[in-house]
Amino acid sequence: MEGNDKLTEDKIFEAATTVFEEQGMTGARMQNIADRAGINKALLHYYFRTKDQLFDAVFSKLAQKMFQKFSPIFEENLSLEDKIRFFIKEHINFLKENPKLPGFIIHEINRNPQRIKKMLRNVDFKILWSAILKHHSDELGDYNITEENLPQIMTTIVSLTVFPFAARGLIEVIFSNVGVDFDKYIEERKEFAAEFVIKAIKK
Amino acid sequence: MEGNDKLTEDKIFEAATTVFEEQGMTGARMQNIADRAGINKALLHYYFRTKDQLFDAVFSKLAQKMFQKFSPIFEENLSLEDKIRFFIKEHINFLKENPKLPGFIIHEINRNPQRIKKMLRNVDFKILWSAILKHHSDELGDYNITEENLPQIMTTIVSLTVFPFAARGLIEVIFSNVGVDFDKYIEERKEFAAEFVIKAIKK
DNA sequence: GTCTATAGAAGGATAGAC
DNA sequence: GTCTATCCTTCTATAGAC
Repeated sequence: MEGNDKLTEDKIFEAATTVFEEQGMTGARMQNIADRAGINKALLHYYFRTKDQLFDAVFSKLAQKMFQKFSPIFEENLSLEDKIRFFIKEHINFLKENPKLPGFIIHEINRNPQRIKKMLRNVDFKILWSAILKHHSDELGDYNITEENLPQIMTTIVSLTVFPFAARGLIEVIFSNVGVDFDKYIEERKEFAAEFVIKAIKK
Repeated sequence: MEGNDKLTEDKIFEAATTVFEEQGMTGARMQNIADRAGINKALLHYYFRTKDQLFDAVFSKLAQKMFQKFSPIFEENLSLEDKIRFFIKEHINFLKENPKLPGFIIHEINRNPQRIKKMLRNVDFKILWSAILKHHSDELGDYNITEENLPQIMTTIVSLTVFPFAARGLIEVIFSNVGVDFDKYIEERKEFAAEFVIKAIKK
């Protein structure tokens, strides 16, 4: 049964994604994943052999999903300002649908930096980064952006969107104390972060 | 032997801090902690009874250490701009000495949000936050800071300092590819982040 | 207070029936 | 392809000698 086959594997993969995102590799339990998928432990091993291989599959998929969301930076045909607005808005929308992703990726990379090193070994960021400068070369006169400070600016933009989700558990406790709703805060952040960055880099 | 007693407990606590920061609660092994402390497993239980209690002690200490570093925001007698410069610089210096702290706190809070909720139950952030506005009330005319957008601004500043350390494993891989040194980037970030924020909030 | 030895529980993995 | 039963390793925790 090819159809049912794919279905079971998908159910396992989905359940594993949920559990790994919440508990991390070391905190996840095969029994927990099996229960969530509505099957038994033995089937997990039938499809993925070991916990390690199951985790690898989930991690690779999620990391890839995350990296794909950065492609608009290098492609969309927009002015620099509109590109910043577009990227931040789309990235926050993506994170709203995958709120556990930042914490998961951060934790697993810290636990095993080699994994991501291997995944990115044949990506040339140098070419990608200089492509940004080239793409907007006619606008750069209006902004404080150079090859020198590009690392600062790039990490700054990503910080603004990712950190609130990574530290959500802490932020929500503080916000609830001052009467701020996290979802409303995130919605407002799309415009706030974009205009914040644009104002800061403008000459 | 009171003296030696304290020494052993401290050795255990230090070893546990290192291991928990690196592996998290679920990834840490009592054997590993014992080895690092240069004693045997049984002694861990003699001093801290269970892994859970040992972890609680370490987590509480680290979380407290982290929160204390935010106090300059509410105390230092500086102009708004100088306070931002001072806080970012001091906070980055602190994180340089505790680079694993952000990832650890983020992961453990996500895994168990209740723990931090309990720790902060008797802190009134509302009073602290309005104190900032009051303290700089004479300067606020020059900046786009209101009670409304304070949550955005506060989380933005913290994002800029904390995120690079949390995502260090990933950032370092990308940086090594484009020929940027992480330590140099962090050193430059003190000034970059401060001036970035100041420029963005100035009217 | 510190050690060795070991109990006891949990969790990953497999065998074998259907 | 899916299940039940079980093995075996790993890990937390304790007993008991010194």
